[in-house]
Amino acid sequence: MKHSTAPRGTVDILPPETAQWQVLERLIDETCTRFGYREIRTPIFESTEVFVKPIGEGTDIVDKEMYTFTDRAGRSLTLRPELTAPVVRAALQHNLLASLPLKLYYRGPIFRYERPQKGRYRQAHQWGVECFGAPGPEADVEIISLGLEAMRRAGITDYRLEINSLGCETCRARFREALVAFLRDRASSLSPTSRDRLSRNPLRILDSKEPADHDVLLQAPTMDGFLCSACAEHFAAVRTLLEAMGIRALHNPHIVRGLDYYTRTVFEISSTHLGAQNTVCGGGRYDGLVKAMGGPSIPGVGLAMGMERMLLVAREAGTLPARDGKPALDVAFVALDEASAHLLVPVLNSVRRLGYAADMDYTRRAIDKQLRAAGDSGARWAVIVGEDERATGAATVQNLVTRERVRVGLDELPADIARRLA
RNA sequence: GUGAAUGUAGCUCAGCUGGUUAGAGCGUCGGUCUGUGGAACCGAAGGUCGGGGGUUCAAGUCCCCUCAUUCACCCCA
Repeated sequence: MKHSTAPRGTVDILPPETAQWQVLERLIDETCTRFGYREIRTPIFESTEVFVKPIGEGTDIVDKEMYTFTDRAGRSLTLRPELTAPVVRAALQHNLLASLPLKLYYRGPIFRYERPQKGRYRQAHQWGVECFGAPGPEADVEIISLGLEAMRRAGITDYRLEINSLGCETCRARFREALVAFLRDRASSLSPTSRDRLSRNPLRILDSKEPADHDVLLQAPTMDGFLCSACAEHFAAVRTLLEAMGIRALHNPHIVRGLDYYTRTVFEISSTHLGAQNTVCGGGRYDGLVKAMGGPSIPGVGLAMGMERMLLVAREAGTLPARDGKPALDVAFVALDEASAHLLVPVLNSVRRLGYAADMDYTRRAIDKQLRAAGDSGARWAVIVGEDERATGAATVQNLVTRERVRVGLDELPADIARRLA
């Protein structure tokens, strides 16, 4: 191939498919707005430090997946691998946390240096919401129900919701101690990566999928037994409220999530239609994050959903517009020669300004070819001007469904078209 | 980062153990129909066979390297 190609793990999203993205984006905007969230847009790249501390060293994202580079002034910058940390950074920078609660949503590209695979790309798109200043379980369940509502509106009804509680700083520390103690005795049976994590980030061993680890973990202590009474109460309330909303959630004590900033509630929503990368949505509570990033001690909850994965599932559900559709026109303008085209240009413009979808074939091909294209465009009306029409000063207006033809003076055309389309 | 499979026309794919000039369907464009569409029929354009090197009288086909895609591992959206 002589020309350049899109970099590995990136894709061009082409016209028929972009229509589906637009539908999804609108649906996200509407759903978030209904739940009381307002949109925030942050830069595509941030200072590297914005991600390293909050996400946590020892996590895959920080250790091997970040696109980090140095700019011409020697600053270390990173293409955002997720959006929670940037949102917190922006909220602190602009003092948005001065009036609580603060509810924000976002959508846009993220970047992770990974080996591409179905449902996983180096540039992917996520949308998500963050709710600050709400310590109670109502906020946890609002976030979950928001995510499920967006999925429902995208036509995704086949999913699995799993939740867990990681406890707060104090009870998590006690659990970590117990877990390390347990695993250290069995370190020889653990996989090499898990053995490595034992000292760096032991909780991550819990969601290991290595068969060897799995056997060991069956006997391992779980977080449940270590939750302090406040955390246990919070988790119980979350589950009760979910049940009251008719939302089925499975308690999976092995869910720890890939980022260090989570506390208490964590959850994942997965689809059975995606192969190995089946997590569509992940999120949870991060009561310590704002403070860890240099702000006041303000609790937060949020979620992030992968847009490519949503589309993958939604396409199977058939709830999105067909990918082979062309733009739907109201009127097609057919000019048979240059003079006719020039005559129609202002009329075309007037019709468009009246709010109708109109287009003209500029290729100057034969009338039958133009009408055929007009029919394919879904237009109900065609406006035809050639030598004959120019002689009389009236265009031929043809109903593309009934094939009826009438002559209409050029001056009255815009109003006439508007009446026919009304 | 590891493993496996796959790269031939815009798209979906043929091309048998190497053999002459590279194939089909769909799509595109043109004609039949000189100014009235969707059909049918006829025709055309479009390929350095992903790229580079090697073996051979001869490579789309075999070997090596490389790039990319797909699937899985790891992990995540």
